[in-house]
Amino acid sequence: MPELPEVETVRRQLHERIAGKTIREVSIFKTGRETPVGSKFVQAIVGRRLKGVERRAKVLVFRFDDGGVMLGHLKMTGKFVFVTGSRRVTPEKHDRIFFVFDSKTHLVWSDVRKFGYLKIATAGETLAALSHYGPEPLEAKPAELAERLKRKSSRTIKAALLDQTVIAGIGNIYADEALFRAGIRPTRKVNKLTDDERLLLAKHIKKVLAQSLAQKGTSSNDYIDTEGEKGGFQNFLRVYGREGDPCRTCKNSIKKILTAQRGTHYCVSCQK
DNA sequence: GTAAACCTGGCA
DNA sequence: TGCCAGGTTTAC
Repeated sequence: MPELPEVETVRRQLHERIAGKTIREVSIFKTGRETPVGSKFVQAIVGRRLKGVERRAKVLVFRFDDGGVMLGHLKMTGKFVFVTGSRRVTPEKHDRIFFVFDSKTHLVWSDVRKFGYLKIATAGETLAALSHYGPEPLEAKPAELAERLKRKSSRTIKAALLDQTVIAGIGNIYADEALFRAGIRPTRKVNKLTDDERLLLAKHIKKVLAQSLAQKGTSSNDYIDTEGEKGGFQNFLRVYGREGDPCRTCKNSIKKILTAQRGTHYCVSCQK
């Protein structure tokens, strides 16, 4: 599911509804590979009050009043969804964990592919987990982002964009979309780009992420937010998921290739 | 660098 | 039946 706009949308909604609340009850139905199992996890978080939910890159950081932290990553299909109305008693097929805060706030963690994780982390583990990421693209200046990209000189620009240590939070959708908007082919080597091109790309990275966040993310596959709602940015995609469709600028057919081991969409005539 | 691994479901 | 999927890590 998640790249920066989707994770940030989820973060905002989680923070809005659970900051200041105490976890009263936790039920674990199934666990992913990295999800802590059983009574230990339950004991670790029941009774603790959440101070708030933060985000670094695509990682959700749940901070407790007592200074403790739970880290969460949605990976491909992880979802947090609030259950409204009557409390869900029987887990649905891919539900993993229920968190009960109060009579009106029941939160379900589900994950079809089980790549996602939730884990209690010490201060040291939290620091280690979050320290290697590149700058937050919505906060950094374009010049800084351009400079970061330049450091991966021998790689393709697509691979550099997907590298979370270069810039945090970009994934396959927004890498392709930013490259289209900047008119740059995904297969170009970083060191073959001009300074102007890297700067233009940096500006479009910020722009496309901000536009998507304003739409609460992209639901071209199965992403939904914590209210079970779809995002709206799939209506604004120019290349991602549009293989064979006409380019919105030049009408040529959008191509899909493999770059950096990822499906990569681009327009042959608009991207040089 | 590139491939494979984690896991399940959907679609051609 | 086989291939692909928004992510990331680990191994040749």
